[in-house]
Amino acid sequence: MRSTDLLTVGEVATRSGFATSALRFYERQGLLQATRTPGGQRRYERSVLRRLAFIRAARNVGLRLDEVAAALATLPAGRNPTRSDWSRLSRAWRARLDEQIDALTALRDGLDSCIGCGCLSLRRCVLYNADDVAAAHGPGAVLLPPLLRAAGPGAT
Amino acid sequence: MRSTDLLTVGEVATRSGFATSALRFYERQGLLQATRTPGGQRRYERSVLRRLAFIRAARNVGLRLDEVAAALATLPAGRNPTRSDWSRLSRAWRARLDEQIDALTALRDGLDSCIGCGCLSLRRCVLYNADDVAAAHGPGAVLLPPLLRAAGPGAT
DNA sequence: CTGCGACTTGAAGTCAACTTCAAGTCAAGG
DNA sequence: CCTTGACTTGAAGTTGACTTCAAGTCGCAG
Repeated sequence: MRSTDLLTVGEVATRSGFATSALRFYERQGLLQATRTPGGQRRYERSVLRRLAFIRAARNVGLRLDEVAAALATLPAGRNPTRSDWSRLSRAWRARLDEQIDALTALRDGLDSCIGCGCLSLRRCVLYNADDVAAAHGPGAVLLPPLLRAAGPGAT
Repeated sequence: MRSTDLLTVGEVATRSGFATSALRFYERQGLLQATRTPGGQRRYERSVLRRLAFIRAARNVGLRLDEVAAALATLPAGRNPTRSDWSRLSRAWRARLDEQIDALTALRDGLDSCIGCGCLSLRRCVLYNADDVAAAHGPGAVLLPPLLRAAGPGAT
């Protein structure tokens, strides 16, 4: 363990579960910042770990990186975010998750009623028309997260 | 309306809600077949509409195209698939949907307990460690569909 | 037979979120 | 000082599911 309280990319990668390439990528996308050593290497403050936890959680909920960036941009400048700052940001996710769960549940229930008949009717089948559930929230609404991401400390 | 019972790409596109470019793409991927006119234009049998309904439903459930192709490959050759053929194929989706719903529900419940504290602890937060839910089914398991797809007849 | 919309092709482009690569530089324990 | 592993960069590659493009051909109502 090194003496300062600044972390190297490798350390941040290990502790956050993100690959170093992802950390560099996030930096280019404006989600992270790092100071540099005289030799040009990145040094991160400990607070990036919380920030990365937020990013992963947001990704798990299905936000795209640009949405995460937008959310992070609303954090107060100058001071480190407080618990209530993070809480405020994540509060909106509840509704998003509820929507996603509702959509999937409707899909499953529709499937239950379809399984017996194998109909897959173009006009009536709930499976086919799953977008009816989605359409409720307007065009462009992201309804389902791509994939629950792995990683986190110890999970390589 | 044309006289034969074969459909043009445009007609299939309109009736299925897939773009003609998607239909061509599916054909290249081996998901669809079409006969040709002497002039080289595609003509589809009506049964492709059901096949396309299956494809859309499968995509809604979160299957990738190669999985869909694999499923379609198990249909009996020579005859048109029956209702029970389709039913057999879609039966497995139930478990997949249940998993997805369980994962999302765990995520939401974790969120509920996190919102008050804004903790986002790297080691303890359920939001952060959502992969614990996912990990239950082994590496590579696809847990959440990308996005409920729009379209279907009448929906542009 | 003409006009024009629908059709054909392969190649290349798009998007998201990263990863991989090559070729070299830095940091620090011994 | 030396070695070695960690770090640096921009560019290009990856995956999945398509879409877009350019340039030309087909089919059919009138």
